[in-house]
Amino acid sequence: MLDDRKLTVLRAIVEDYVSTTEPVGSKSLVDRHHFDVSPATIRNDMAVLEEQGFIAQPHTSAGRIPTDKGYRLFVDRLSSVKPLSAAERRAIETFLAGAYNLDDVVMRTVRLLVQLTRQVAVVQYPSLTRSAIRHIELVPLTPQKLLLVLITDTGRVEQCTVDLPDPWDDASVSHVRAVVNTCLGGHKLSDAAAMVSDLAERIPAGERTNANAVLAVLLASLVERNEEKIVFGGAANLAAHDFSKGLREVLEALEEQVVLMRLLGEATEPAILTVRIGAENEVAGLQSTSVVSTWYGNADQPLAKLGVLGPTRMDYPGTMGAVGAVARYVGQILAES
Amino acid sequence: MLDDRKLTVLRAIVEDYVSTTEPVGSKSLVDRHHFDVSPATIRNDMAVLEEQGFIAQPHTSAGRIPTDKGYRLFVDRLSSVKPLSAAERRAIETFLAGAYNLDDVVMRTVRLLVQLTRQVAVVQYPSLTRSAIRHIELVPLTPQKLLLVLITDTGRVEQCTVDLPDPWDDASVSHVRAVVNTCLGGHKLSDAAAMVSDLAERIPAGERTNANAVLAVLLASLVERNEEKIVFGGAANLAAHDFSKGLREVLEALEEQVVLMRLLGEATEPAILTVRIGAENEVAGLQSTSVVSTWYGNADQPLAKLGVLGPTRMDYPGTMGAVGAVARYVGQILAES
DNA sequence: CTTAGCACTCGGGACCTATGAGTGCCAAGG
DNA sequence: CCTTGGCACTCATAGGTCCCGAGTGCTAAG
Repeated sequence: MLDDRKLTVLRAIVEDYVSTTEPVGSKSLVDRHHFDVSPATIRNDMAVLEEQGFIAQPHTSAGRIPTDKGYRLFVDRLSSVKPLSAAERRAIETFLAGAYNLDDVVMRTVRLLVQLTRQVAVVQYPSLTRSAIRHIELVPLTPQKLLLVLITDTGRVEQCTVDLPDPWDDASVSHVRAVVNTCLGGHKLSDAAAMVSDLAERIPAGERTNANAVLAVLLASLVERNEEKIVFGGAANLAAHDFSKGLREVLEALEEQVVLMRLLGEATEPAILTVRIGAENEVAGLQSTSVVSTWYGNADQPLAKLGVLGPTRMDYPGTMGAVGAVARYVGQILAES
Repeated sequence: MLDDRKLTVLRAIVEDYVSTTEPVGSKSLVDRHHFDVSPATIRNDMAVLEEQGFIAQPHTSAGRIPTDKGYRLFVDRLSSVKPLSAAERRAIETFLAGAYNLDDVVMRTVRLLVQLTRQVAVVQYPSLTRSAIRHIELVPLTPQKLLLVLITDTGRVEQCTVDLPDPWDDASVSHVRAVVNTCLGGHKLSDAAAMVSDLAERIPAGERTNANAVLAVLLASLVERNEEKIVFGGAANLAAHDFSKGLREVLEALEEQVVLMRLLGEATEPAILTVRIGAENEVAGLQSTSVVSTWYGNADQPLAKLGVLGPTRMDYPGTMGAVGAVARYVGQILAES
């Protein structure tokens, strides 16, 4: 029902609309792409495409613009991810290699994506629960208060102050620190919570109240509270496009951590690019935007997600290329440290 | 040359314009504020105010709007900081008290300012150089690579990975860690750099290459690189106002760390609110905005700055009240931990 | 199925006008 | 000298009209 030419027409409409921002008509279509048929023929095709819901006209006497469904077909069947140029790949590599800690890696990743796509970039920190404990440090602040610092193998460093039920001397702290590190070190944080109960036996009764109770609670709450660490950048790029819903709504959505998380979407297969187009996006207020996201991390161990948000009228092949490439390089960089 | 009534007129113009966003004319002025003179008299006053550059008319047959100079006079002489309501103060206190680490305090502070002022909030992390070292942790990653974690008395935790010239065993690491902490602990970071040279003598020759060289370099670079940690929030509030220069420019400026730093301005006396109005702002692209900023921290020891950015047409008394109050409470919270 | 021809639609720009808020100025009054 | 009512003037804005042209759908012929 959709022959080859109709698909080609749809592709042409999407490409033209994305680059010009203006509804595209049958005439300009045959001009720019060398179709060897007349505008009238194209019009017939367009009528069919419209009937099927792939394109629409803003008003009667205007050209056509793609619908969400049209973009969907375009992404699924009519386009291929555009690989980055060699120069761009080199730029990514060197820029990321300059990072000296995780915060810096994440920040640079955001910048990279913003630069490459000229849109809004969203990057999630490596999941805590999926990470393994590299080291736990306890720093006494006062006799009844200490600072817990958690360091994971993915480079995340999280901190939390703890109020102790009983006063504690330095020796006890050192002892508990040693026990905690030998027992929990190297284990995934998701397993650690369960192991805390075993830990109690290895700690003398005098220290148990503090150590056991407090640490168990703290590890859990620290992990839960920080699981969803996520940042974005490139908001200025939103101002360039005009959103029907007003960009205030979009900006508000972006400033909500929870919304950002949902934006990157539920689990999909790692190493696959996910594209959400317009209304496919469940987040209210972002239904005139599209999101291209993917996992990053080693092939065997996905760490977290990153993505790009822009108007539905975006350069999908280019954006997908950039997101894919950046995710790959970030994975490499983190694997090395 | 500016008698009392003229000043009152200016104040009324500022207040009306801020609340209505529309040029204010002589008639509406006498209506809303009960002047006991006629519009004509006010017109005369306005002519004088305009001649002196405190107000201007967008076009011939429109009312007047304040100029930067007009706002300046208003802030300096015609208004007083509006104290927050008891409810607001309580809200601030409880919201900030819920924070469990420095990142959380800063994040909540941003949110608070955004909520209270409905504008853009900018908060700087406590200065590293001004802070004292509470603990330094060295975590071996590989024999030739380790993670340096720096914890300050202001609650900042900074990390950095280090490549070592020679391989290192755990014992050496522990030893150096102990030495470093006893020597540097409690000292200001600004002094620490200088003390690193003395440190060398206490470390056996075998470990010196690694310890001395690497630590010295690292402390310095870590401090320098992270000195300017600063975040902002509330960009969505910019969309509500319309900036002559387009808000794209403003958003772009906000995403630059360097610009954010300059925004909070050079050193002024602690505990004093600084107000920069329109063109007083040196940052290009932000000359149609005003910034209200101040130091936070204990009275004796300023930690860093925070502030609010909005259109020149902002509620100065209210904004100043909010900024001042939040700064005070943040200082308290940080002093307690 | 393709194509040329043709009538039709309708958004947007150009142009005009009416409206009215707001002004500056002046002359008279306190 | 300050204040005030009166008055002519200005000009941005909103609404109305007109026209143009890009783009369409339909039809009939190739």
